[in-house]
Amino acid sequence: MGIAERKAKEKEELKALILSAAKKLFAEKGIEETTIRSIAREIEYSVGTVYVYYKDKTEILHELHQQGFAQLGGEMRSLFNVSDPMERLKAIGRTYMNFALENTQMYDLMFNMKAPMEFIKANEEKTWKEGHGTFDALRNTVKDCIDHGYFKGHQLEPLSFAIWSSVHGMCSLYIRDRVKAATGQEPDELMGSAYEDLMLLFSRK
Amino acid sequence: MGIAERKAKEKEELKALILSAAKKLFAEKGIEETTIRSIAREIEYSVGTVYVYYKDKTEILHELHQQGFAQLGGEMRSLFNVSDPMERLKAIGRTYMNFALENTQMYDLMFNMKAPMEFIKANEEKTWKEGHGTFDALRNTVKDCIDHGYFKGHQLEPLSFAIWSSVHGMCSLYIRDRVKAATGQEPDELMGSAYEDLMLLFSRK
DNA sequence: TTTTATTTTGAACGATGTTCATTATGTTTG
DNA sequence: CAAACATAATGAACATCGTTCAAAATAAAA
Repeated sequence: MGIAERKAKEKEELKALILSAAKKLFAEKGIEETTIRSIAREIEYSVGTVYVYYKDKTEILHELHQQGFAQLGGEMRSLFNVSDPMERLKAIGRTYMNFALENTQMYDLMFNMKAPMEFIKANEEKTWKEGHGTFDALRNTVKDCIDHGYFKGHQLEPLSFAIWSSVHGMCSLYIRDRVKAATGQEPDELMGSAYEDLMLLFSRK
Repeated sequence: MGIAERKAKEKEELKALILSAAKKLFAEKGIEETTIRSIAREIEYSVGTVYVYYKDKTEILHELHQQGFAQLGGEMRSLFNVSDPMERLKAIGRTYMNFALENTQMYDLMFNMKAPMEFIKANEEKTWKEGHGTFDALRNTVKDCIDHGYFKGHQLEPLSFAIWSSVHGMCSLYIRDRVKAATGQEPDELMGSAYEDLMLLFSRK
């Protein structure tokens, strides 16, 4: 079955080619501006071909969003060896925020856009594995912090969500262009100092 | 000049009619699904007429977004008489969150969508008056809290932004459908308990 | 009544996501 | 090698979107 094998490989290659073109384009021009036609033009195939390999645009966005989680997850895993739990929490937050600021379009897709969630619902995939996994990492670290005397009187689940929300909120406001307009401060500076203020709040015993 | 007067009034009325139709439709069906054609159909005028009164869709969205700020601002003003600053901060946060949960589409427009910000940029309105005003109310309250011994060691500006971010983050994740998927908890319950956890964190002297 | 000004209209344009009969290419078989 | 079959690629066509603008309808003025 050498031929069937090669064919299958070629199909996979073209699928990956489409995906990488989409990734490139939407990091460059943004998600909204990345059309199926522009992807087809980029890889020098016709529009129709894109639809042979992906059933619609949300499927492409969903796969990209998974790639994003793979990257973020990888960066997070490299922090698991930080033994002090509060230090680890801070490191996770920083990594998360840096990821958002350096990959604004991808972050937007992962945590703001509706397309990936719609794909999940439409395909009866009950759970959002990627997001779930990332949140687990945070919750475990928060648990460690509580066990080490931080966050007295707090409940694990709501607290973990609140912590995630606070960093996500900063990133989201930044990406959606509300920071400068509301505060009058320089966004990039404010993000750094606000993050430190947040961590100061979290790390009080 | 009775006629010119009446004409001007009629123009204003039609403008308002378009806006209210848009508001109704997008609270019902969502912003993305509210098209210029559907607005025209709702008020029983042609598409072209809409463009006589609004230069494009972002202008409509911008006006709606201003209405949203007027409403939120009004609800906030009624809390200015709460004398204890930490109580006021908590009340502001609750009001803000309730507004978001009860007017998801409007909140989305005000703090997530790009259209209103693009309109502001395109029209050389240097500042985002509405957002700026709302943030000022928060900052003043945070200032009062600091003066009363809360948030020791924190800086006003970054701290205020961090507080805003944390509540906005929760609302944003809720509206963009990430809460259940990531945490596994029931969103509506979690929002409440997470808010309390957040306030517990803020109110520690 | 005729002329002028204003308001409303909807066909038309370009761009989007998507579909599918047709064409082109590659593989197998007689 | 040629004919039959299978697979892959194509791009015109469709519906919908925001938007434009010459033409028609209506109102005001002369």
